Amino acid sequence: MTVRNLFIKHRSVLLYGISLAVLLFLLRWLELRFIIFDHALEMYVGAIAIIFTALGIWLALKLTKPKIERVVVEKEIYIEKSKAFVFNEAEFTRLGLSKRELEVLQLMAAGFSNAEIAARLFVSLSTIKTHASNLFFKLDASRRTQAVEKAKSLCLIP
Amino acid sequence: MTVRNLFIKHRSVLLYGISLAVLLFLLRWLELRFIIFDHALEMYVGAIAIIFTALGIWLALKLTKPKIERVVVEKEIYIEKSKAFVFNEAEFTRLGLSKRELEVLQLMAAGFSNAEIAARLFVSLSTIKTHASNLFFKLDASRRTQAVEKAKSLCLIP
DNA sequence: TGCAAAATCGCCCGAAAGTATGAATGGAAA
DNA sequence: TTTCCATTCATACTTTCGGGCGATTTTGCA
Repeated sequence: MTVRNLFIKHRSVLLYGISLAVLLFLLRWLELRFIIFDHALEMYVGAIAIIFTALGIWLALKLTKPKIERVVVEKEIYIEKSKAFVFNEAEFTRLGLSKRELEVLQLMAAGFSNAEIAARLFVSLSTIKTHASNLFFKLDASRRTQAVEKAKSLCLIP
Repeated sequence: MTVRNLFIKHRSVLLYGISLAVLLFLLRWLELRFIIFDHALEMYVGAIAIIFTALGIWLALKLTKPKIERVVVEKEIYIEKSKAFVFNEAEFTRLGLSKRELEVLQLMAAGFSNAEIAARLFVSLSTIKTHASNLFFKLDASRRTQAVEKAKSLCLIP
């Protein structure tokens, strides 16, 4: 560490020391110069007190870490209910649904069209239509929205 | 404001003043008592300087206002569909949906066809189609299942 | 190995859904 | 009063859905 670094690091302390020295010198000079005044000492001491109080305040502000008061602000975040979905296996088997049909049902509920479902499952549109038809029959529905509603109420899809 | 309150409010200043007075008195006494010592004045002044520096530091630490740092804590709120449904009015107005459109949306979600919805609301099929079209545009959906999904995730319908 | 169930695909047709465009009405706000 | 907007309705057209029917291929299990 260089002298310059040392100076920078302890600049406050150095300044403090220098101020002290200068003030003592000044005081001595004043003592010789104006010793004739009444109550001169009290004035000196008062001045010293004020100056060093200011110095102390300056030092404290300079050297202490800034006080930080943490204010905790709560921000509400709404999260979908999906945390606890229990698949109704009994209903699934009772209705005689197949795995593929359930897949189609899930994608249906997600809002995909038959063509999109076909593309997603790498099968033809005809296949999806067949699955959908069987699904509607098994769920006793005549529309996909109805099928989705029933499936949700039966806990077959979240 | 009572005297007591005044005292509490300016306690620091009062203490400071009292300290000053006491120290001046002490100094006077010391001056009379140990005037014989060489360099006594320098010692006094040094003591005063140290004490008042300490006082300044104490004052600074006592009187500085702490910086306020806001910490945002995200509070997760899980919404369970089965329990209480809270209608998201903010989203409703943000999307610019009308009351009638919401009605149509609800019936759509319930699995009704356009014709059924028209009959239920005592309007023509054309009207329902118009509402549905506007609904899809506002919800950025191209199918009723998609619209229903979005509406559910936005808490517009249970 | 053979069979039933599941999964795949195709075609046809009508119904429903969705798009586009235009327009009338009535109530509320500016 | 005028303007804006929700609501209503209509027509014409395209796309998607759903039902019906038949067919072949896979697959899991007995």
